[in-house]
Amino acid sequence: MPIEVHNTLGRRREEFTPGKPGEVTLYVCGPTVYRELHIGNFRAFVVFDTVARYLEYRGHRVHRVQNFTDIDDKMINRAQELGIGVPELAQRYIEVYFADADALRVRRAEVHPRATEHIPEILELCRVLQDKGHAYQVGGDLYFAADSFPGYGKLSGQDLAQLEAGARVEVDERKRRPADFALWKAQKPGEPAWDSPWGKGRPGWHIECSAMAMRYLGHPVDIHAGGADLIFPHHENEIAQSEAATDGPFVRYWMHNGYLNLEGRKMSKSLGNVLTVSELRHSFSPEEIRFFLISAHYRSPLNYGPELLQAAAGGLERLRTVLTRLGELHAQAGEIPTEADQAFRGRLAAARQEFEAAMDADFNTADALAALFELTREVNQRLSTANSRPLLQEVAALYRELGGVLGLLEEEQTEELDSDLQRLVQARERARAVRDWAEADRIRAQLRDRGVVLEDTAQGVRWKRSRS
RNA sequence: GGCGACGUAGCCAAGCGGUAAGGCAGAGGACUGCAAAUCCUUUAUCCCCGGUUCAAAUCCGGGCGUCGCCUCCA
Repeated sequence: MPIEVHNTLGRRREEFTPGKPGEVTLYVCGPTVYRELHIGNFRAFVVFDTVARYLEYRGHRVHRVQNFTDIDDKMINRAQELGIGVPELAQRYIEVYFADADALRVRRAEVHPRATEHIPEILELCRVLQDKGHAYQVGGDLYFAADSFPGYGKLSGQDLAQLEAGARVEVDERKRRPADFALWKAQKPGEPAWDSPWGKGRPGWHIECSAMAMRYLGHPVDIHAGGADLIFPHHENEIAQSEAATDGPFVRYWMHNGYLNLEGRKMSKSLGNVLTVSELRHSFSPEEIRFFLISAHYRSPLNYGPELLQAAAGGLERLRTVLTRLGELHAQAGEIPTEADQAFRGRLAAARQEFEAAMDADFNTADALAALFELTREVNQRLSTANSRPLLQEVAALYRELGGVLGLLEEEQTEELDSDLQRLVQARERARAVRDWAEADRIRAQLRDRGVVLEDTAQGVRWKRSRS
């Protein structure tokens, strides 16, 4: 079964084939590092991390590049606000980004290029565009002439004429047409700047992604991804400038994720309704956050709410519980394969198949999770110590493997109980052994008050942390 | 004004022409010393109105509603 991808360019689901068999180039538009990101931003990074993981699962080697925009108006303003240099600001928030991304199990890209470290590539691209008549200079600024690129608007479905008719852009006087955009911006007093043929200045926003994507991944890039808010104008402009410069296609598949909404409105820095990962981590684990973020299809809007995260956490808990149970069974099972094993083995293959079918269909993580839940019901229903260790191991390995594709269930939970808590558990066991239920219940309540929930199973007592 | 997305059970959410997955929460039952976990049972005129079709949540047309992009934005 082929993998199918919804390509924003054309708005159709298409069969995915890498330009070079077995190798996939993936460029994800990264953050502007002027402040801490919010979980809406991270939806994109988690989603495309999952995409990359699945492509790898499917046997592709994935070359991932994700940039940092470390120079633009917001960077300059914020640095001034904080009284620090732009490079310091960038460094600070790049570190914050990685801390959050690592926690959410977003794998690092092969390269995380920064705009300021690719000025030569950017200048070269600007020069080519100017030479080919796609750019014009006004003072120290260089603009891309949108109407010089016939395909302008093909990604977003915008029509140049309409764009201008309805433009409520505050028109930059120096631009010939409202849809034109800056490739290079002249330095204003006090701003960081680099030398260029047009005088001292800095790159425009759109050009950096084109320059860095092509620098590291060549062209066309297989997949170029980002949030839906980047479709226009950012990605439209990237296409225009890149294709005008190279006379060839820039990207084969464009992928865009839907927004994360807060109270029905898009979570965004400018609206001020944001929630950061570190804030959310006071109440939920990174794994629960990740589960939540992939619990809907990536192109659908997703609402945030504490109760929604709570529901997601409940679902994840179910998966974690079955893994614990598999471990307990494993400890007591025999080595010899049994008939019960054989009966179940077919189910494993089916679960894998369902999972793959879901992910093949434009990375339907919600459906993929459903496959794991269906497997879980059957495991809980049918697996026992009548199964052999090898089979139980196989089941656990499947959870780890498929969960791993989603960035979940990767690490063991190996937390140990404090020794005094352990003593309480043992004391309760002793009380239970002599059927002193009052004492046992008293201790259980005591543990509950200290955040530990007990479950008495056929395999012995099991404990877990309660959510406070 | 232009472009676009979405509307499925109390909540979340799959579904891409063949008769409604899955999760969370609730109710009942089984298991349990009691719980918890788990299992079983249980809940949908798929926003409305037309149309196409043997057959539509799925396609087409028209409404209504919500949200987004067109300015920095994942």
